[in-house]
Amino acid sequence: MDRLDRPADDGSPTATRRGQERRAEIVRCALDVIAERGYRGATLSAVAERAGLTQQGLLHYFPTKDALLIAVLAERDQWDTGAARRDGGGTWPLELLASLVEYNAMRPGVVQTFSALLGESVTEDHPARDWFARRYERVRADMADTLRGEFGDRLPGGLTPEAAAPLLVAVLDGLQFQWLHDPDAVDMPALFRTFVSLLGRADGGTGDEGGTE
Amino acid sequence: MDRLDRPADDGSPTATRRGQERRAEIVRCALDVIAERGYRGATLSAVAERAGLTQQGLLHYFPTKDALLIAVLAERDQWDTGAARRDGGGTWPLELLASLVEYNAMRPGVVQTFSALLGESVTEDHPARDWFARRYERVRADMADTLRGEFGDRLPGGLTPEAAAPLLVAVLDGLQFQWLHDPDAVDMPALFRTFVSLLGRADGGTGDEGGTE
DNA sequence: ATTATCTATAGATCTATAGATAATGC
DNA sequence: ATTATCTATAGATCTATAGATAATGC
Repeated sequence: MDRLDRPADDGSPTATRRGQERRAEIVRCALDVIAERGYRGATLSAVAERAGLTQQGLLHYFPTKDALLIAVLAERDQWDTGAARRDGGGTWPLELLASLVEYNAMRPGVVQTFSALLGESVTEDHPARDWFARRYERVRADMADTLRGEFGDRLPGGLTPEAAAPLLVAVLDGLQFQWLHDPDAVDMPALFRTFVSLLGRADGGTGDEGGTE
Repeated sequence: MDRLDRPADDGSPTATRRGQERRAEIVRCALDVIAERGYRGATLSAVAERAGLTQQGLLHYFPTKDALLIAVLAERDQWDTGAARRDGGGTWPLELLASLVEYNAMRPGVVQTFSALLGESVTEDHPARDWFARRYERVRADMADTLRGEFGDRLPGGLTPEAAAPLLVAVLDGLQFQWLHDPDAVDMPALFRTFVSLLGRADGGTGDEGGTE
């Protein structure tokens, strides 16, 4: 009851343009540190140092460590919706998705950040837990729409878009882990395309893409 | 140089039968605590308390926190090789793999432990990093063997066993994350079987298994 | 006034070492 | 003797609060 009279923001200031830029810079630094140590392993001091201020200075922008994580996740949400908006509808066609995987393969840092967070998110009371649960629900629905748009109610292989969607998402996530552990042995973009062609069954690909060297 | 004259074990005692049992019990407790908080979030005290001794008492069995993690990973190695041995060759046929997924769906704790560790393992200097990298390399090779045994050099879909193997592994890992976040929406065993039938293209399944509720 | 940062520090933890004491196994 | 546990504690951190000071924006 104590809180209902205050506005529902996260308590951080940054009314000024410069403040907003500083916040964004801190979020970028947090992305990096989380990639290196995970969220639990990331310290406010490490993020602050990278952003060029003290740990207490950082807490001026994000009053708690969790608030910083929330800002990181919000940033990710913006990328996603931004990319979806840049495309026409609200979903990406499979070809755009494949090129997104190609793009990700050039930014190991970002992939590493969210793979680390995904892992942590399955533990109890993790502050990103709900975010991932909701995200999966949404992404599965989006993927099912995409697949339906591409193939109709029945995929060439005989499965429904609703059954293929979680598999598509699983391949995306799973390949990232293997790729992070051995980028040379796992050609993530090629393997993803192989999977898509398997779904489409248009007999795409020779089967030689990627592999365990 | 200091260390070469000592045997290459991890420094822990437990020559006695009772000691070994205690060690095994502690490892089980560590599994549980890691499932709940990840490795970085797990404290020796929490593991010790669950095992019914003090944090310092635990360090009698595992001289460092990392040594405890190594024991956890070694335990997992034993399960794997044990399961492989129980089967004939050194690899599992796909059907056995599918029933293993079914079995895993009944032990969320274990799945959660290793999913959390997998996530952490992509961060720098994580003590499980090498273990996962090596494991993937081995598992991909095993899966390729399995697929070759089942389908020959060319899978029905046209891809090679070497290309399909990392996809199979990705589906296994990826489904686990989605399942952990929403077990009711993601029928992990059914979806895995759907994927296998997609690889085999024997037009198995109706496409109605699992899905986003 | 508000915003941006800093110093100082409280209050919790956490891992690991030191060393004592009790129990167990040859 | 060796093994199993405990108490005490050192030495690091970590998050967050308090409160001062400088800079910025109406």
